[in-house]
Amino acid sequence: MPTEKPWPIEAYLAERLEGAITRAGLSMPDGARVEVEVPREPEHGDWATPVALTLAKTARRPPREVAKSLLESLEVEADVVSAAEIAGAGFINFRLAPAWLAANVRRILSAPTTYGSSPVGRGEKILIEYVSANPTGPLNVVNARAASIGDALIRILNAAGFEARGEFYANDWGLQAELFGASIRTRFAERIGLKAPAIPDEGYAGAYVIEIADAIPESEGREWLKLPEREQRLRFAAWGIDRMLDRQERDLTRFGARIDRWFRESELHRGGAVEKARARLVELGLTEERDGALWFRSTAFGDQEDRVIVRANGEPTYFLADAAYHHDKFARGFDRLIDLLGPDHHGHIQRMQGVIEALRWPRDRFEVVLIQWVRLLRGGEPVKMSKRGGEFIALEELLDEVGVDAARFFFLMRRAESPLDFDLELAVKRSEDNPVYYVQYAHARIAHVLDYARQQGVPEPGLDAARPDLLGEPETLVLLRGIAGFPSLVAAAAKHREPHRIPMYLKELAAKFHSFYHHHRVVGPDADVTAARLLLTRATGVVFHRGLDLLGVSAPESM
RNA sequence: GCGCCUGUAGCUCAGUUGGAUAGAGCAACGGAUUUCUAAUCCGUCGGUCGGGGGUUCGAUUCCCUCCAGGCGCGCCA
Repeated sequence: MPTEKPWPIEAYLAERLEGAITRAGLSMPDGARVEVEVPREPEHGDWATPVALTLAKTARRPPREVAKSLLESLEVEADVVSAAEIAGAGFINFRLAPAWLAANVRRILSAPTTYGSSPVGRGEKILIEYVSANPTGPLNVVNARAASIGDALIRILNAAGFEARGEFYANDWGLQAELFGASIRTRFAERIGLKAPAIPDEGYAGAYVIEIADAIPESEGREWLKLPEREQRLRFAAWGIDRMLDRQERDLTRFGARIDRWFRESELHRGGAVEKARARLVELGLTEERDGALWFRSTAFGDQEDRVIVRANGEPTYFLADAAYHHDKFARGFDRLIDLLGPDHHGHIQRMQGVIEALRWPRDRFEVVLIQWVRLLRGGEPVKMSKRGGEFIALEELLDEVGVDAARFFFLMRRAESPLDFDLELAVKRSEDNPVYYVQYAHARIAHVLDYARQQGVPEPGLDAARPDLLGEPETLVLLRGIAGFPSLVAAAAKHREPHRIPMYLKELAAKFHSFYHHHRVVGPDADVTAARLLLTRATGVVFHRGLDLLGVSAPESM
């Protein structure tokens, strides 16, 4: 029995279709490609192409007639494609041969750690900037969603042949940092019984600020209070920012989010990068002075209004530092930058695109994934979050309540741009309406079946035991096709920067496995059938493992 | 006022650069357990894709307009 079959299958089909197009004397419209995709409806075949509809335009013939010509010229092996037929408006539907599906099982099991990976990214170096919360407070639930999406994106991109890295940009400079410092100073002064200015209106009043102030060694803090006013704020701020960044790093590590580099805004100021960016923009003639401030003419790049880059008091703005930061990222050799931003930052996108173009970097290599808000529910009722006093559910509390797996899976289930309702009760519920457990249970069940087979003394089957003639029941074929679609799914999730496709797929695959399991006993009286089903079960387990890995969710052996 | 996101089944959401009769889970209802994990399976019910117009052989998808919700519009970040 042959162990190798054409792979990946969509590339094979596209190649054969191109051959048929040429032989039939047809030609594709400019810029059009031969699309081969998994149809939504299983009745529409395992793979399908609308290429005849595309060709019909230039051929000036009815799509179904074009499809007929294509089929007449199409050459495919019978043990790869068992059927190719015209359907609907002129679609060509392919049914994969059981021999190919069985070969795919062997392929999965012979390289279990790489199934689903592909080279489509061609080594493109991508930097994902994500979370990037202000180091003036604990990470919140939206940060947690960003952490899930960013980290999953890195994993998915790397699986698809990109070289993706994660970076966290900490705004440890500027007005917010000073306000934070002033707030800590007030709490410290209160603690040692001194009079101090009240916390500024725009300052930080959360309980964590008191904790930070309480940790300052008293003698050291007293020394700081002798410094000039601004020095005081900066000194207390530096202390607090270090504590907050430690805490954020601890939370993100616990959450499993990959941060390859923690980048501090202050590095850019101290190293002269911000000043350099200013000088460069001036040199390019893209700035003007107005009202004592220096403005970047971002309207020349499609922004709605010009933006201040140096304030009248001589201080550079956050925007100028961010411009320097993005310049630095490109200068470090990244081919593409992807920023994950919260919904309150969308006004920032246009000006960033503008300044990137102004600094002579390719504008289309800067992408933004906008992440919408999270609404926390408990048993269907919104969790009240009071802004006063800075009370909110921190990432740490979320993880204490629902755990890493449930949190990540829930954050990754929805498209980033969709506002998310996160039900804390549902996330820990051990029942069928909880998708995390549904998927994890499928993996645990597989592990259990394999374990059971070993206990029964069933010999470890060789790969040749994955015989197509023994894997022909409807539920079995559905499962075989399900695992066959995994590699193209990963590639598509990477291409569209859409991690949510993975949990969606895993939920469907879990349903397919559960159905197979229910209808067909894996360890049964027939040794050959048992061997074939064991291999399919193992291969399915590999796909669950790989898929959950891409989400950073654990694949338990038992539940 | 301007900009961005969202609007799909009772609820929560998918819908692959414009493709097939718009799908899934939950909820509701009815079934399945001498069985490798019932944290499971099988079935039924459920739709003016926010409204209207346009482009197209074809629109949930693209364009225009209106409506509703969220967010932003600072020499804060």
